[in-house]
Amino acid sequence: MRRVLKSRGRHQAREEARTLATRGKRKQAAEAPEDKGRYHHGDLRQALVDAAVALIAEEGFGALSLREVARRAGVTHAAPYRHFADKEALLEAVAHEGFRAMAREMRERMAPHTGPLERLYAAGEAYVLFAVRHPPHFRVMFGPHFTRPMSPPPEPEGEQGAFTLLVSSIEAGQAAGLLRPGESRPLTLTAWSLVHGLASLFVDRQLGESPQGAEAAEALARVQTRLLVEGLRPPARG
Amino acid sequence: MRRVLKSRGRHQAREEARTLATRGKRKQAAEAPEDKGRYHHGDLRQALVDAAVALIAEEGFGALSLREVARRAGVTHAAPYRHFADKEALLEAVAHEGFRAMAREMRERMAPHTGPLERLYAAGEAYVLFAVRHPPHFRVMFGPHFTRPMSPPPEPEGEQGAFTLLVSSIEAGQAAGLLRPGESRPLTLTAWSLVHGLASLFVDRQLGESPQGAEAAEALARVQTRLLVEGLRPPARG
DNA sequence: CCCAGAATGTAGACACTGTAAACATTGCAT
DNA sequence: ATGCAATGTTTACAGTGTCTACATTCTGGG
Repeated sequence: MRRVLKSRGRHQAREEARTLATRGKRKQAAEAPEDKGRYHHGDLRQALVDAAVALIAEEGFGALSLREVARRAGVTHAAPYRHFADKEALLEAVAHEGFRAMAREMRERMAPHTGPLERLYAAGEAYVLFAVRHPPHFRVMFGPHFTRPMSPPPEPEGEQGAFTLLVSSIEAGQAAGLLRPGESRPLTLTAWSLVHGLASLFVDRQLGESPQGAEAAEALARVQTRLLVEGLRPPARG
Repeated sequence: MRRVLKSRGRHQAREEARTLATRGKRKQAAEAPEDKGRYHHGDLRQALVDAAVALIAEEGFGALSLREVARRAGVTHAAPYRHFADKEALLEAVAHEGFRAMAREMRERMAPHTGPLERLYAAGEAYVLFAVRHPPHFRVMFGPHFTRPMSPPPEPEGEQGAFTLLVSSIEAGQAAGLLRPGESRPLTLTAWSLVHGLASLFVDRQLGESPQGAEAAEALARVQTRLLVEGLRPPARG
């Protein structure tokens, strides 16, 4: 009977907002209102992902440590290793969540539209807006933090990923004769580069002079996607 | 007389290639062929920058530690603090070196051309090529590793920086009637986003299918800058 | 219902990191 | 020559990623 009554004051940092992905539809696990110090967390895995995102958002990337993440989730420093092999594995989970959420937001913004060009506008704007609204996810998704190659994000049930959405938008535009014909890949790469570059510049605060709010970003994204599509039109000049 | 003869075997890791920036024109400091264990390094500051870049290139960003950098430069782990207040300050030096080098490479590639469009092509291609050829610098320049805002890169002697080069190229094109008129900033942002996005996608290995070599990158950059300029032409359709 | 094993969380340890303070060595200007 | 400023070294400390051994809880088959 070594060390009986000890450390009774843990588990106070539970309860986090379900920010992204899997919105609301966690199994059954969480949140009986009394957080009485139960040994098992319920859904520690997701709690760690959420804590990591929050930590990056609040303190920046340099402050991201597994131990602090564990602290915020209300568990000891070794507990994360029951769910992630690695610090990098945790980041991979964040990235996957980001990829799923980005594709979802793109689909949602595209859904109301039927015209190929309007759908392409929507896709591009959603791409940029996702980055602006979720910088930690975007940074993890595309940042330099992975040594081993990241496993591909799981796309559940035939839902199209972000890149696939762009490609099919472009090809639809070509099929309708609204974009210049030929190989779709160069055009896709142009579109992808444009929105990715704009998003990156926003997230990395390189747009010092320009206003920084999300609504300003939306306006800029709108202008830029219009300019882009203008450039991808069939060269009907005479 | 505490600890007299000790640690005679340091200073074996001297001599590094002068990779970027300040090419060759270091004061007088370095490289008397005998590296006999002199106490003072000669140009430790630059050696640390070089070592950091090499380390990132070889082992990835996660492996970057001040202590390993110091080890590679052949000094003890505290020596860097005589030259940099911080780990972040060292990274800032890397970024500055990168900004200077990128602007230089852009200027060099633009120099042979006089036509505004050709100069714009050259600027864009050089931007992408810099990223492909110097991924560590590019990552540090635009990565998420700075908590405090980075001090602006020093632009010696009226030399134009990378962004300034882009802006003036665009405005020259407008003045010549080769690009659509009006506010130059949206067009500049389009161009910048395009090349920055392409560069980022390359550096972060998101272009899995496409070939990865530097020559492939050059070809892609060429195609994309042509497409871009095509899109920025005056809308003379009719 | 019970209880054995599987899941999950904890405690402790180790090597490594960033950073600071005190000290040692060297170069330079007077 | 000498004293000071610049530069490099030692030592120390808290925080980190990860491993191993241990404790607690959950779950399903008798």
